[in-house]
Amino acid sequence: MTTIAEDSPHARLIRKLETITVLNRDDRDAIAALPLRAKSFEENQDLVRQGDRPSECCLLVEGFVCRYKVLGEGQRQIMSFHLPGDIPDLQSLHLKVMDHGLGALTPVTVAFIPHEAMEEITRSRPTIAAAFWRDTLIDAAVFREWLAGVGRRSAHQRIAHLICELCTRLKALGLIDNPSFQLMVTQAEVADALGLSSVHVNRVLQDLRRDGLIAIQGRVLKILDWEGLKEAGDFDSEYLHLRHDPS
Amino acid sequence: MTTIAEDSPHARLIRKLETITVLNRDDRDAIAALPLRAKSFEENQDLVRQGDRPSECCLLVEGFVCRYKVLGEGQRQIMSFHLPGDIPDLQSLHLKVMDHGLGALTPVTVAFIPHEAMEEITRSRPTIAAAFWRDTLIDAAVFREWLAGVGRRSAHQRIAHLICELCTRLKALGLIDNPSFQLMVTQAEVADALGLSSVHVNRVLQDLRRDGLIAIQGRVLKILDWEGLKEAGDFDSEYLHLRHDPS
DNA sequence: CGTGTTATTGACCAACATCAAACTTAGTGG
DNA sequence: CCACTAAGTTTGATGTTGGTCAATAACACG
Repeated sequence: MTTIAEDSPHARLIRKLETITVLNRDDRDAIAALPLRAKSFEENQDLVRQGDRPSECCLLVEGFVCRYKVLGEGQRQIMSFHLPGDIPDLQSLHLKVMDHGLGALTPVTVAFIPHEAMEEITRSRPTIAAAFWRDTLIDAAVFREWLAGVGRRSAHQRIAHLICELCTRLKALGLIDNPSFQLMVTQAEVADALGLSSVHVNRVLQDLRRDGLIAIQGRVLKILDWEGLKEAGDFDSEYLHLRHDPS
Repeated sequence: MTTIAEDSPHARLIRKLETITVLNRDDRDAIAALPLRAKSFEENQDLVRQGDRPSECCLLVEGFVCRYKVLGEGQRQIMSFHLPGDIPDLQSLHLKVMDHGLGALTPVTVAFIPHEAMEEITRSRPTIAAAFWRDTLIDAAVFREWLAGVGRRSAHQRIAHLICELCTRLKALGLIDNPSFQLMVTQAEVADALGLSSVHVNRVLQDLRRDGLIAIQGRVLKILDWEGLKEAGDFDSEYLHLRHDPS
C-alpha cells in the first residue's frame, strides 16, 4: 500500500470520492498511482476555456474554481462551484469540446491527469469507473437543483440554499467542522451563479443577517441558525447524494 | 445479426445512441438482445416518482416525457424534455434514489430494462458503457445550457432557444425533416420549463409570431425563419454534442 | 352539445435590474 | 507605519420585466 500525505492531490481525490462511494484498498492504491502534473493558477485565470479540447483532466487540489458560460450579450452564468478533490472537467473524457470554461475563484493549484491514465484506470478498476460516472451524475443532479432554484425560487431562497449547499459540501470533505467558513466568492460571483444582480445579492445578504440566520465578518461567513437557513432556502441535501449527510 | 423493426424499442435506442456516438454491429446486436418489459402510460401519469428507488431503467419508445421537481411551495420546475430513444432515468444505475420525477407529457409507451441487464451490457461492451456515460454527460450539458438560459436570458430568448433545441433534437432522431413539428407541450409546461408564467409564455409566443419567426396552427408549430429564430434565441447546437448537426 | 382543458386578454403589481455614487477593505510601495 | 490604489461592498433613486388575478374565448372530445 502506498503511503500518501493527507493533503496530497491523490489524497484529496480519494477523500472526495469517499464522500460519494466506497473504495477498497486496491482502488485507493490505483488512484495513488495516477500520474499527475501539478500547476498553479492565479485568481481569475482560466484553467480551461470554452472551446478547448483538453487531453487531460484537472484535479483541483487547493482553492476554488467555478464552471461558467459567457452568453451572447456578454452576461456570465456560473453553473457550479468546485472544491478540492473535484475533477470539474471529468466530462471531457467523453465530451471532446468544452462547452463551458473553468475559472479560478481564488489562487488555485491543480493536478492534471492525462486522459489515457484516466481511461486506463476506468478500464482496470470498474469500481473507480463507477465512482467517476457517479460523480458526473451528481454534478448533473446539482445542475438540476440549481435550475429549479433559478427557475422557481426567490432570491432569498436561492441565496440561503447556496450557502447551505457550500457548507454541506465543505463539511462532507472535512474542510470545516463548525458552521462557518471562508467565503471564497464575491457577491458578484454569487449573483452570476444565481441569476441575480450583485446589488440584489447584497441586499438579500443584509436581510439574512438582519434575520439572524448568518453573520459576515470580513471574509468569513458564519451560519448562526442552520435550521432556519435550511428552511429559508428550502434546502434538502438529498440531491447531493452524499454517503453521509454531514449536517 | 438480429433483425429488428424500424420503430421497435431496440431500434429507437440504437438510433438515439447513434446520434451521439458510433456503434459497431456487435454493439447493436448486444442492444438488440436487451430484455424489455413494455408498458403504456397516459398523459400526466408519472413513470417514476421523486423518492423512488428504481430497479429498472425506462427507455422511452413513443411519446414525450419530462423530468421535473416540485419545490417547497408547490411550484414545478421541468428540467428536461425527452424524446423516443432516450433513457431519462439512466442515472438511476448509479444514483439509487430519484431526486426528481418523470412525467408523461403525452400518452407514452416505454420499455423497462432491468438494472442487471444494463450493468451486464456495460460490463461486456465498453463502447456501450461509454455511450451511456456520454449520454448522461450530454444530459448534464443540456442542464447547464438551460441553467444559463433561465439565469441570464430574457423570456424571448429562452422560448426561441427551447424551440430551436427541440427542433434540432427531433431532426437528429429523424422524427421530422421539415422545420415544423407537433408541439407536445402546453404553454403552462413551457412556462414550468423556463421559469416563466404561462401568461407570459403566451404573450412572447405571440411576439414571435408577429415577428414572422414561427407560426402555430392548432397543435403544430412551424418555424418560418430558422436563422432568425436561432439568433433570437442565442442558439448554438454545440452543447447538444451531436455527431452531426442536423440544421 | 356540453364539459374540461388550454389559450388569450386586460388591469395591476412586485421583484429584481440598472445606474451611479460613496464607502470599506485589503494590499502595496515608499 | 501611512498614503495610495484597486477591488469589493453598500446605499439610494428609478425603471422594467415578467408575475398575479380574473375573466373570456377557443378547442377537443365524448
